Amino acid sequence: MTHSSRPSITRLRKTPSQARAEETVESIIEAAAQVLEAEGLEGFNTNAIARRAGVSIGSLYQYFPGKDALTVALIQRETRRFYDDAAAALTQRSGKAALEYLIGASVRQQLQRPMLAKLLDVQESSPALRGEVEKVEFDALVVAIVRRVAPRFEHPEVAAADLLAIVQGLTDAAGERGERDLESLEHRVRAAAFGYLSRVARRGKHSARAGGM
Amino acid sequence: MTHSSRPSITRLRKTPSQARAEETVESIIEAAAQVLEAEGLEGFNTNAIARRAGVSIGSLYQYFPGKDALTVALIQRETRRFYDDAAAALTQRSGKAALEYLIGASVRQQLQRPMLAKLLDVQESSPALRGEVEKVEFDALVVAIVRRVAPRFEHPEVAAADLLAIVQGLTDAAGERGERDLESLEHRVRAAAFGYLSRVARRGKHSARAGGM
Amino acid sequence: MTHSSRPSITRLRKTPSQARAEETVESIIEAAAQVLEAEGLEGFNTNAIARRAGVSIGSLYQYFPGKDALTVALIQRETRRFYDDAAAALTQRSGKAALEYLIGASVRQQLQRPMLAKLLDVQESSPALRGEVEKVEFDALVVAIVRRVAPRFEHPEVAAADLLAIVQGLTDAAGERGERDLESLEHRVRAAAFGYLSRVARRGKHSARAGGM
Amino acid sequence: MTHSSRPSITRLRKTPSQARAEETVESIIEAAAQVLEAEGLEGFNTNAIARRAGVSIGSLYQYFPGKDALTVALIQRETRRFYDDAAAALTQRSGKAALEYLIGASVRQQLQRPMLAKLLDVQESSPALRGEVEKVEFDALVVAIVRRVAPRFEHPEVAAADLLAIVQGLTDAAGERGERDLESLEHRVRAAAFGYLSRVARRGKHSARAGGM
DNA sequence: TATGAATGAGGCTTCATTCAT
DNA sequence: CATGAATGAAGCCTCATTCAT
Repeated sequence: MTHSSRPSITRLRKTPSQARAEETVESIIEAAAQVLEAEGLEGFNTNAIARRAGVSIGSLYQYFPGKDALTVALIQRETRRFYDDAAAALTQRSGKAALEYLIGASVRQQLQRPMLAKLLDVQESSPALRGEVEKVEFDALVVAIVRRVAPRFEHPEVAAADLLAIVQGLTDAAGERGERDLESLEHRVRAAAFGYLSRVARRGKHSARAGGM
Repeated sequence: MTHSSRPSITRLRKTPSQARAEETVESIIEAAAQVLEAEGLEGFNTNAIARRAGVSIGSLYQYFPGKDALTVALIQRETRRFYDDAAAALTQRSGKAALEYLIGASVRQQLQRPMLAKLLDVQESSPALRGEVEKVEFDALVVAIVRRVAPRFEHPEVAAADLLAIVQGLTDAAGERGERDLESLEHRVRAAAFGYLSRVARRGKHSARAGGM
Repeated sequence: MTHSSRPSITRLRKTPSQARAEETVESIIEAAAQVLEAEGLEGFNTNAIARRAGVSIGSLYQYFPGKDALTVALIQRETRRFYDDAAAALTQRSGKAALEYLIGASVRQQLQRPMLAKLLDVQESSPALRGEVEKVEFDALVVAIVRRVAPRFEHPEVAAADLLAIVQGLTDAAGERGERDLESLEHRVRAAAFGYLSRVARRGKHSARAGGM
Repeated sequence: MTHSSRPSITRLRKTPSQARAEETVESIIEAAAQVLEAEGLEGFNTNAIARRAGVSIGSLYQYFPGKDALTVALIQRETRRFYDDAAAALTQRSGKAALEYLIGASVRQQLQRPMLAKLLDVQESSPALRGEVEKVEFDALVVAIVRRVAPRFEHPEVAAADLLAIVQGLTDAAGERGERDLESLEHRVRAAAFGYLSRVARRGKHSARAGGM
């Protein structure tokens, strides 16, 4: 289940063997996040990132073979943070509670880091980055949750993808508008998610579902 | 709530007073659309657009004060096309039918023009473009529909924004995955939209709604 | 017998359609030659070349897709100049006179433009440039001369390559030493060239020659 | 004619006083040779050399004050190897045999180590390296050989330089073409060398020679 | 007005070299 | 002494924009 070791844009150029190096790598990724947040995609360039990280541009390129690699590393970090939070969903008693937990994690994440969505979009439009980001684990999590809330869905991956899109669409837009009321937002996201699940089954062949819910 | 008439990046440099000029403007915008579709954001640059439009880069700058203006013009055109299609929703008998119509228009639009979403994202991240795009009319349409489907909502603008986010989130993700089955997609979007509306009311002060549905 | 139209590093990016453009291209190549002569390979960079040409770096890249293309263009120009001079060798009455003419051209060329040799070496060591330069015509010229001086050689291409190597080796080294006495140099080069031709035949299968000279 | 003892780029930073240090120096030079052979001039950089030598970049700079010094050291080593082989020429009975031996050594060297030629060219074009390489000994060898083959030459240094140029020009070109037939190549080089010597005398003041051969 | 040549700020990246550990 | 992380000058190239013709 390990990944193939094909040469990847993503890989670090050198594995940091000293503590200092690891800190540098971390500080660069963090700086990238901050630059993105503060300056937007317009200001997301390697010089600005190095400057904010307090390292030279040379150091940045010691660890990342290129800008894309850094972008991917940032996406990975954010995705992993989200995943690490969201994975606790599976410890919930019921499927419903699991999905609610996932939604809560999503909302928290989005309102803290509204930048991830934009990054992901850019990533998708850059041919070089396609397929570099590992979504597998994450998708699997959502599918697992779907299976618990709605065990008889024929295509849980479709429902999982839809749920993700609903949750992210709503939270992104809310973040965009500067909405800060977590409770209200979470309530509305739940409405959409559970509403989707309870209704998507009502039709025949096109439905994501095979049986009752 | 009308816009001030401050000098805007968006405005065309000259009002095309002759038919030929208007054609040129149109051809440039169309070329921009084609370049975006064919080359992605990577290839979306003024020289490429001028080349594809069959005009000189100089002419492009005769009609648009800058790249941002052209970008905005393209967004406006696409938004208007969508609006012109979606506006027919209001001619439907029932509110339900109106919302269904809107969803249908959204799905059609998205699967035909998957580029709009990306453009809108860039636009949001570019400070220069913020607020240049007229969404007012469009938002008003969705609010009007919401009022018809769920007349007693306290904050129909919130529900309208949410519905838009749900619909676009789902269709964008579907487009991204290359999904082509309109019927299935539409069914699932309806599930999410109507599910949202029917459930969002169930709570007190945080809800977007004041009364029953 | 035309060359395939595969995308080549060599091609100009745009065919200059205005007189000014053509001048610019010419001035850039000439500047490249001057920079190489004055600063050596160390100083042979695009910024220096643009500066000396009196154009912006942007203009350089309007016409040359990259540094390699410019390098190749320079090599082509120098090769062509040499060729245009050397081609008159074929108008000489005898084969001997033809070879002498070729040697004279070589010596003149080398002492005027000692840079070509260096460039050719760079070209050979840069994988990107391999095969971009057309030597065909030139090689054909030398082979034709060899056929006239020594009609019975079995492998005139080998002899041609050897003669070229001898002539260039001697003139390069002389240029390197700063030798300026054309007459003496030419005499010695003739000695080597004709000495080679008259002696190379003396052995069996390994010789470049089949019969008497 | 002796060299001044000005501080030289070339000198090692520290005289390796211990066996281990000497080994390190040797391994770095060997690594430089391998990198040059394997990656060409493009890949000939200090970090790559240190990596291949299995030492840190810091150590490399402990032993060499800079890249140029390392380059020169490599050239010296190769030159010395050649010299050690070629010096046996002087043990030959006749001058003819001596020159033949020299040619044989040249051909062997070139076909085994085609990289030296390229390095020498770079060295010549880099002002920093000019004059750093000791050729004296080597030149003296060739002059000595010339004196034995053609004792009455007025300017044996010129003839020596020419012979070197002929031999290297031919072998370099052959190496470039990938020629592997030593015997044939050697035959042709002899033809050029002896042809040169026998013919260069035939003129008056410009000749490299004063009397008969 | 149309053209397209020209501009140059600014982004990405490399690599020789230094220096703290 | 060895290490390798860090540095930054310098090179390559792009693309939004201007301006002479």
